[in-house]
Amino acid sequence: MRNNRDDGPAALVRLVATGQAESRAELARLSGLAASSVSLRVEQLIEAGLFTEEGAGASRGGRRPRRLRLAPEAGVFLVADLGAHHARLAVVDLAGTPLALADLACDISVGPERTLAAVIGSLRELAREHGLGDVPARGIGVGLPGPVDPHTGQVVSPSRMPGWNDFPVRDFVAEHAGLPALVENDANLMAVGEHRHSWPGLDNLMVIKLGSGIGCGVIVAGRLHRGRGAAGDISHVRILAEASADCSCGHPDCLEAHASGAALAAGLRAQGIAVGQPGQIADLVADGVPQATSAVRTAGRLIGEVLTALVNFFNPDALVIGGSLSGAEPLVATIRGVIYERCLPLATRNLEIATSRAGPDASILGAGRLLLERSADWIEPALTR
Amino acid sequence: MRNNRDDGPAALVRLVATGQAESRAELARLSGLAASSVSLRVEQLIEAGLFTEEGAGASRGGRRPRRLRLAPEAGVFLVADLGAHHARLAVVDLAGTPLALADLACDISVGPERTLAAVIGSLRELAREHGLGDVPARGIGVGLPGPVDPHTGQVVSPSRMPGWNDFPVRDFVAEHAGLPALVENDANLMAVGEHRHSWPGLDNLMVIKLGSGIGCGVIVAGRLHRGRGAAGDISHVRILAEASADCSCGHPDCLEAHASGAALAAGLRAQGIAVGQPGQIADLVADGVPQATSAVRTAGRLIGEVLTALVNFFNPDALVIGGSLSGAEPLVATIRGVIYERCLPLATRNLEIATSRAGPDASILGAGRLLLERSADWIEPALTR
DNA sequence: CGAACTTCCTTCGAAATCGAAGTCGAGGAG
DNA sequence: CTCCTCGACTTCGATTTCGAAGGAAGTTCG
Repeated sequence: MRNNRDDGPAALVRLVATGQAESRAELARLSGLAASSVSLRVEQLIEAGLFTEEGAGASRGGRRPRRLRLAPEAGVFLVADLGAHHARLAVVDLAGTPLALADLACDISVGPERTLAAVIGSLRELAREHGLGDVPARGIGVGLPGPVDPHTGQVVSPSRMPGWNDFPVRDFVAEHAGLPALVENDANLMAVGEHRHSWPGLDNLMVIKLGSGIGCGVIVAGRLHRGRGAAGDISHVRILAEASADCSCGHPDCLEAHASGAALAAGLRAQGIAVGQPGQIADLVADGVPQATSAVRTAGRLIGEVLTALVNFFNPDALVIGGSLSGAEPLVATIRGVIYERCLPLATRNLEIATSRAGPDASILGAGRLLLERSADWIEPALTR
Repeated sequence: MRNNRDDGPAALVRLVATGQAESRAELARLSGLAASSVSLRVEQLIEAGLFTEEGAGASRGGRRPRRLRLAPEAGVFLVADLGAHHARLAVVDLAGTPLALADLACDISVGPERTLAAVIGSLRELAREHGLGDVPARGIGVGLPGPVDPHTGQVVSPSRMPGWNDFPVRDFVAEHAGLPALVENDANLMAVGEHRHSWPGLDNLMVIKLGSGIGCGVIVAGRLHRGRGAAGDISHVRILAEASADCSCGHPDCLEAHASGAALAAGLRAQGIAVGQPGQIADLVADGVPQATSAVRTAGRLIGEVLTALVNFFNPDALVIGGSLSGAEPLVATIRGVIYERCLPLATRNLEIATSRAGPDASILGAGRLLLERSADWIEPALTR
């Protein structure tokens, strides 16, 4: 009952890191603590090297506040977003702002040990290259293109990650990096990134990731909804399609088999159109290739039809569409049209349907934020008591 | 950030009311407060007349605990669960246990003022009849068969409640009863009732109410999910049916138009079978009327297909089927079969699919519990400070 | 320019909370 | 029966947190 209270010192760090508070007074207002208590704690946090006092902020009609900021040497997080053939690496500060970014070619199918060891090594090197070798790393976050059990930190039944089933990714990473580790599904990280970065006021959010697969992350009451680890699957729903196609899950006519980037690319290739990465489909659409536009419209209709049921059920404040295919405007337009047409007016009257605002590194931001939200573990011991 | 802390005195009342704690020691363990603080607060609560000390509990190897219970005169809640032609009334204690139950015939279509005034009057009378007139009523809860905006307490766009649209039910009830009022959709109340009463350990729950309509309440992370007030709608999803049928929402072939109790009853009547209330369908099935069984199987298939998408997406710990039609075993069996067949193994591996365990008064229990969870407002002022 | 607010932050006594030590009352072993 | 241990409470000083009051540093307006 007391377990997830939200007032320790870590709450103050979070408020400053997220930019919600810049002064003691704002901290007091947002945290609910007395102003005097805030002053005491800020004092400790400055002594511990987590905060610095830096000039004065803008007056709001009275004395100017003394501006608080995160000390640059307070620490960094190491973050990696793994795809099937590619990893996006970043060193971010405690606020989640990327200080260094890199791409790493890596085939996830060589198995977890080699992949993760390479990722961890590259992350540490990346930090060194950017002069961050001396700043303490406070945690490491890894996004994976498959379901992750939230309790064990294991990958479970991933369809695109041979050799990873039941591998204890979190424990492996924590041990090899020597840091608190966070392992999460990539769409979930993206959802957190979008929410905290672009829609912080909203409580309920659906974020769809349209890439080679179709992923979805869900924010409920401001928090990531994981279910038992499989929540957010929208790609293995049966749809009614003209032709039949089998899906990797063993059932026929899943959404994924017809509307995912991989499926679209395969369909275009069958028509003699060269497509490399599924992300290229958006380029083809922008270039006005009619087959691509048509394919994308069909996919949009299928995706939209699946989403109508989910929007009625979940009644989110916003539906965000991201991933490499979200650049294909007709796709988004079709999805939007189907939802507004078919859903209950009550469910759509205040529904915002938008494309990603946090950009391609939304997952990186999300991982940073989740690591920050788990930071009480190392912040509290750092204080001189 | 401090707004929803869970330690005031009300938390102790809640722990005792829900039966989680029976002694000061248990309160200390569960609340996270120091034992000495618990003792102080319990003292105050006894003085305020909310707790009584009653004998001793069982020893756990040392001194026996002094058993704490809710004082009977601590208060009651008045609760009503309204249907289209019928209201179920109850006076419950703070723990949600019904002390008096009654049924009231009332046609909801005469409009909100008359209906609610009659309900409030009957509730007060019910309390008097059972000698509870002197016990203070601490709140009133009303369940309605339509969507309720959680912020305003208004009914919004109800399809079966003519004259109720945008009526400020919560304010009206609060004023006319002179009590804190809670107004909530009936399926949502049922979900809370099932969760707290029968599945308290589970975090994520879907509760389907199969009556004349098809309702659904959702518990996420242990709390009722309302969305913007429309969450939980599963009945206006397009399905693929053999014959076409129009739904009240304006779209063709909604689930509700084919699989709701009202739709089934109409279909059976068209076959010359007399059906009164939709609840009778379960009796017909039990009596072995083949048309009823067949209709119910078809409905189960349709409902199950809609639920597969939602189960994959939401990944609940349990799916509970209640409402008057849940007594029709073939219906439940068909739903269960479709879900296990079609859903991802990951989503069903630990999924429990069960019929209601809290029984027909689940909504009553849910209302009581929600009122208890909002009880801080009147408990804290009641203490002598 | 100066008086009257505003807002930010600190000071300091009051109140709440904690936690270590003690008391109370039970069960169990010898 | 007696002693021992354990768990349930209480007591009481130490610590934390609060909140009212006040000083500091601005803005606004006559």
